[in-house]
Amino acid sequence: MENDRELLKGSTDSLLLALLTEQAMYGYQLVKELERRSQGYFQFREGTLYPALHRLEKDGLIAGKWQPSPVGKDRRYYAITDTGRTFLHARLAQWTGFSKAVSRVLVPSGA
Amino acid sequence: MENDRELLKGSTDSLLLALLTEQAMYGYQLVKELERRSQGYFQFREGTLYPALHRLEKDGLIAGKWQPSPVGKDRRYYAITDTGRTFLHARLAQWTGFSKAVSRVLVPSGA
DNA sequence: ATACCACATCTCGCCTAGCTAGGTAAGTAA
DNA sequence: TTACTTACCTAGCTAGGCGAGATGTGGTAT
Repeated sequence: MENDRELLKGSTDSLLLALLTEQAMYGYQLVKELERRSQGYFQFREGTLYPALHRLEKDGLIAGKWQPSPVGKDRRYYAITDTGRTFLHARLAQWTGFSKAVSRVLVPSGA
Repeated sequence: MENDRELLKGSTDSLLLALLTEQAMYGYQLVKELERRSQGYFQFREGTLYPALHRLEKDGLIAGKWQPSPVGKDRRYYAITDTGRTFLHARLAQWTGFSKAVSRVLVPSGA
């Protein structure tokens, strides 16, 4: 996750939506959870995360709601929508297809 | 390979370099070979391919050489350099790490 | 009070890189 | 001539990650 800037493009949405299928979360939480699940690999920057969330909300894939926090600033919790779930399923299939195609070229074991 | 525009970012170089480890090839040939190996998945556009090759050459990862063609316009054959091989190895490791991290989040089977 | 840190969100501007849509040009075939 | 395949090139558009900075709350330490 140092130089994967370009690799990450196209997967950000899927990663965020995947986490939100289980429960609504707020931005900061998503970053921490993403880091935990990927065993430290993903460490999203604010400049990546928030614009992405705004994009997803604008496109109707997630819905945000402000909630007070007991420990700091108000949080904006995002929940995935039905459209978001459909979108995610398509993306997962796309990711599978893509990574298989890459593997076929990079590791031509079946040659 | 319709909407994978963003997914492709970060993998283009690896795909091209991987093909060139076996033999020198020219642009048009790389496109066809990539399509064949990925079983039709990758169909690089000229606007993706040529700028990528020029980038790789400028960075010293590949070296180009004009050769006459028996059937059409002259071809520019590219060979991978030692720097290119080293770079590719690093990229392959990066790709493996990245795709595993994505899988861990998208398919949390070991949860 | 002042300083500092963790939490929490936002945005401007930069940069990379894929693609559209055009162009050039050689050879072959109808 | 027209048209298709091979073969290369590029300007301009666009998407999206990220650095850096701003804003604000609340707790703890000095």
